[in-house]
Amino acid sequence: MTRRVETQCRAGGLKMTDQRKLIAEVLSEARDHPDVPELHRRARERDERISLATVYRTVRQLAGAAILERHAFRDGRARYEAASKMHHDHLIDLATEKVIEFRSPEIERLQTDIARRLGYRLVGHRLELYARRLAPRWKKADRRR
Amino acid sequence: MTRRVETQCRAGGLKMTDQRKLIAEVLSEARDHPDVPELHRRARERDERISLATVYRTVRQLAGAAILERHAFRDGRARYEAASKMHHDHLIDLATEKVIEFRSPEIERLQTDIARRLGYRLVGHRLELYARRLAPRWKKADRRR
DNA sequence: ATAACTGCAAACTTTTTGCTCGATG
DNA sequence: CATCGAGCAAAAAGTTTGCAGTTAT
Repeated sequence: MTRRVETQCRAGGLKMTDQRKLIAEVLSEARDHPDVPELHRRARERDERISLATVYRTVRQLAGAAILERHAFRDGRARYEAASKMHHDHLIDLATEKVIEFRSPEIERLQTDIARRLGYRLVGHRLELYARRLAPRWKKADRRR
Repeated sequence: MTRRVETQCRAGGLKMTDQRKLIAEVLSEARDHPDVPELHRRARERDERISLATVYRTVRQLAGAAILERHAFRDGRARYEAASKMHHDHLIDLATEKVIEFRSPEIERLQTDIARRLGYRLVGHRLELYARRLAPRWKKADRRR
């Protein structure tokens, strides 16, 4: 991803600093959707010197340039994700807070229709499903979990 | 709505105080989705003595009891809405921030399917469409708005 | 060279919490 | 009258900003 970030930054007239590379790197390796303080913690593990303010400023800019995506789940904090991956929506496991990504072209088509019917052109959307694991029938051997 | 709140509060073992009535009332009259500080302002117009902490505690409890719905649009703040109305989703006008409510049983059916396919039982969802007004062809007479 | 960026600390906003007193059921 | 809730003020958590010094282009 780092490669792509450099290209896109330059395209947007942004300078490519070590801090930006680092944040992009951390985020491209993240399998979750960290908030800013968490991002800062992870970045600092690799370079002691990065400041929280820089992380805030950087994510704001990179999100503005569509290099990152900003999410806001139920907890209120701003959470970020590398925008590299194909578009997808989220299913949140209510028990574990784990986030599963999925895609539904059918739903997306319906969304476009709805917007148009209301007199709008769809620009973006957010779809989150909140769900609980279906109870599997336990086999005798594996109680717990 | 106030009636229903009283019933539901008692059902949940919650006491029915003036403050809770007031908050429920303010919110049931709101056509938008105010955040907590705004809710506090509106409530205070009617009863000078209600405190911000109380509003925070109350909305948290009433949302827990499914009497209110908590939203988190892109701005990050927690916003609330009376849960009385029929379920609906939101289309946000990117230019004006105005929120339009809509409903799509088709999309909801697809959501249930998706969750089940992933091994989950759907408990709730959130769908927001971000959109811009389609340019209407102006008639000579009505420029502006 | 210079406009953009960083770190630091201070400020701000939103939200939570401890404590004491008051009101509800 | 026991418990739950309210007010107040302090603190926590998340986020933004001013400024002086640093760096990428």
